[in-house]
Parts: sequence; structure tokens; C-alpha cells
Amino acid sequence: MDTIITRFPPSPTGYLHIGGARTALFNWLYARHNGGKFILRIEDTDAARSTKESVDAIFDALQWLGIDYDEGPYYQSQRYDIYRAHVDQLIASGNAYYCTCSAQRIEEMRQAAKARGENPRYDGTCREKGLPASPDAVVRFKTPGAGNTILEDVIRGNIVFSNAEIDDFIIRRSDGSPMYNLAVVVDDITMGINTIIRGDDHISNTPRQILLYRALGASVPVFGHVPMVLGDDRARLSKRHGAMSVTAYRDMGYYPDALLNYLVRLGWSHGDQEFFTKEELVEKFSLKNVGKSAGVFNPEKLLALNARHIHNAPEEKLAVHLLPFLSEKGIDAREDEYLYRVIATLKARSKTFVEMADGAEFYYFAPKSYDEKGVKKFLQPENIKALEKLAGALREQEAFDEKSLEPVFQKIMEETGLGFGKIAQPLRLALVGKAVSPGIFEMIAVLGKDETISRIDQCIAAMSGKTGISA
RNA sequence: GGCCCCAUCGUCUAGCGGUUAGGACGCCGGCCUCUCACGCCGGUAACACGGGUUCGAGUCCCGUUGGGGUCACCA
Repeated sequence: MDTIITRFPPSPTGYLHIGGARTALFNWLYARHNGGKFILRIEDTDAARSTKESVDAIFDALQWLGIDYDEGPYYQSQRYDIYRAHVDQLIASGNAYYCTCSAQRIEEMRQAAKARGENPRYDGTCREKGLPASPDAVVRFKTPGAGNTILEDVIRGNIVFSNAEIDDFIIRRSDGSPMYNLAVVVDDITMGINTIIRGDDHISNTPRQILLYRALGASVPVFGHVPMVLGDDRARLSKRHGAMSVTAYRDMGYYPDALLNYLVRLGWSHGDQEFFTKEELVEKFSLKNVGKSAGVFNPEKLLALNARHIHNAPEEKLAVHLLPFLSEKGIDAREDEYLYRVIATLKARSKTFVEMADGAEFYYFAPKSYDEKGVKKFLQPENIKALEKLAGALREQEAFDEKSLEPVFQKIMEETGLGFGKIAQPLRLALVGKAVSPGIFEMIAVLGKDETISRIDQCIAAMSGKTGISA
């Protein structure tokens, strides 16, 4: 087979949503898996609804997801000459004709058909008139009217459509701009696209497009219609289903690879495997294992998968995504060894980067207050005494790695007769200000000797009322 | 309504004629434990229905029901 060439053709009428991202992903994965090409094309022939902001939002989202393209972005609005030429070709070859039926007349026709319980369709009034071009004329495609058109879908098998169901649809508006079906087909032909993977909501369009391919003398590409993503009410995804834009997930602290992983598993499977890195996806993806039934978007499973990706990703990769959330909290962190060590202690306990940033705060700022409940429970006079002892011992301690720290605590436990928890919790309060944090040893190892001791001292001072800091 | 697609736990799915119907999320127990998590162990829960075909159907065929999509000078 020739080089696989796929494409993602969003129409810029809003943000890139979950469903669109999934379509892009399938095409991207298929191209990457097969060493093919992936093309981005902006379908902005609807001048009224297309916006520059939407175009930028789409680029932004794709970039964050790590879905890159080999060609484009092409803009349909800049290719009108090409469409015009193809429509003219269709007219010349007798496959299309001008039609001057008014929109009003068509509408009346539709109403009448509906009233009679029939299917609304163009009646072919202008079909054989041989009308010349005129300012208010549209161009219609001349449909066979009889016989069948078969869609050979790689995912669903053969789907047969009766040509009698397909009326002479408009391919060029009266203002000269191309209609969707014409533009996609011309683009896909001229861009060499040979594999079209898209949502199954496009199935009913396909026979029209196949007819167009033939009339244009082009070979029909491979089609694969993937099942759609539904909301929890089993209806088509929309705003009322909650956060549906890709960038919303970025802002909520999701890891792009996790979103990708979730989206692809919604409709595709590889045995029992649930967790895939992006590389694994490229390696294992195939159209053969794409299912046929629509799937319900489940935010909880996405969250769980996000947690797993965060747990498993190397610190360096996580750092890039965490940084924006840190700076949002006024933390001037940079990508360095310290950050990596911070992340190492946090990644098992963070489901999102928002959580991770929250958890990282104390590594950069000493506590400004101490959790009230925690103080009552763990910072009583006897605890302070233990903290003082501990601070003393730590001052003597040279090595500050986890392993070397343990014996120090052992010794304090023996001297005071306190259990580990009785020492760890007060210390945790002193270092973090809260009763929740990573493990004591790993935390101290990251904070370092000076900071650790200074925070203990600060806490002791606060508890004895010597500073402004209090519970 | 016409046309088209789909149908295994609540959800995502494995299954490709013979299985105690498997995994994941969620939920419920338990273990681990310096807090919170992670992790681990166990439990809950499904083949929409009716006909065929077959020695034998979740698996193949037909129908019913249910859900979805689509019927524009939108994409």
C-alpha cells in the first residue's frame, strides 16, 4: 500500500472539544503507526460562524495534546479557486447544473413533502433545463437517482445506500462559495488523502461524497467511521455535560497523555490493557480493534487514569506541566533538581497538577500558620519537648538522606519512649503547618538540614508565644 | 417519520461456537502504615427480548425492543 495519508479537518466554530480531539487522535495515531502523513485542514467555508479565535484555540489544544501535523494547516477559505475549477469541471462533464429555484420555493416544497409524510428532497426542476450561470444560481450535483452506492467501511463493513434516497444537493452556493461535501472531497483528492477516519455521524454523508469522487474521476479513499462519544445521558456531547473543551482539562491539571489514553480507550482496545504511554499507543494502535458502539464519557475514569499517568511519568516530564500551576500560586520555581525531588515525593499522592501544586506549596514557603486541630493534638508541651530534642539531634546529623535519618529518629524514640507517630506528627505540623504531607523522611531529605531545623525552631517559638506566628 | 448505525456488569471494554463470561473505573470490605495517598487482597455487578441454525450459542441468521446518527445556499 502507498503511504497512509490521514487528516483532521475541524471547522473553527468553537473550541476543540473532547470528541474532536479523539477524531484527531485516531487519525494521528493511524498515520504515525504506519509511518504515514497527518494533515491539518481548517474547514472555514462557513464565513458567518468561523472565527480566528476558534482557529487559535484549536492550534493551542492540539499543541498541548502533542498532536503534531506534517502538512498544513490548510484553510478552505483560501482554496476557492480550486473548488470553483472542480465545480466547473462537474458542470462541463454534465454531472452538475445551475439551479435558480428560490430558497422560498424549496422551503415550500419541503413543507409540502413533510405534510404528505414524504421525505423532503429537491424535485429536480432545473435538472434538465441547461441553465446558464447567473448571479443568484446555485450549482447542484446530478445524482444517479437509481441503483445503490456502497460504503466499504473498514470498521463497520459494507453499508448500502439506495441512490433514490439521495437528491441533487447543492455543491456551490449562489455567492460562489463551495458547500461542505464538495469542499471536503476536492480537498481530500487534491491533498492525496487516502484514509478517512471520522465520527459515525458522517456516515450518511458518505454516499454523496463517494458519488462526487466518481464524478470527479478520482479513486475513493478508505473510510473508517468510529463510534461517537456520548454524555452520561447517552446524548450527543454538549456544554451541558460539563467541561468538554480540551483546554479545560489542561486548566484542571490533567496530563495530556492521560487524556489521550482515555480518549483512545473509548472505542479502541488492546486486550485487557488500560494504561498506555503515548509511545505505546503509536506502537499498538490499529483500526482493527476499534469498536462499533458509542461510548459514554466518564470523567471519573479519566481522573483515575490521570492519576496513574502522573504516578508513572518521570519527574522531568511532570515538571513542565506543573510549573504553570506553581507560578499561579506565586511560587517562583524553575526546572531544577530541587523541583524534581519535590515532584518525586508528590506524584503518588496527586491526581492532577492542581493537587500537586497544592501539595508542593510548603516546599517553597515555611508555614505561616499551624492547623488548629493539629496543634491541639500534636503540638502540646510534651511534643514540643520532643521537637526540641529532635532539633538538637538533627543539628548533629551530617548526612540528610532518608536512610541516614532513620537512626536519628530511632534514638529519639528510645530516649523519650514515644512511638514514631508521636514524633512524626508534631514534626509534620512544624514543617508543613498541616497534618497531611509526604513521608517524613523523604520530606526532610528534600527540605534539607537548614530549612528543616529552622522550621522546627520557628514552630517551637510560635508555640511558646515568642513570635507572631500562632495556631 | 424516511434512511443509516449500534446493543456483554452503572460506565469503558475482553470475548471472535464449548469460559466458573475476564480486566478497568466506581462502590463496599480488609491488609500495609508516621499523616494523606500509593500499593496489595477480596466482594458487588452484565451477555435487552423472541425466534431460528447447531450436539452446543454472549459469539452465526432473522425479527422485536431500546439507544444513537442524519435528513440545510452548517460542517
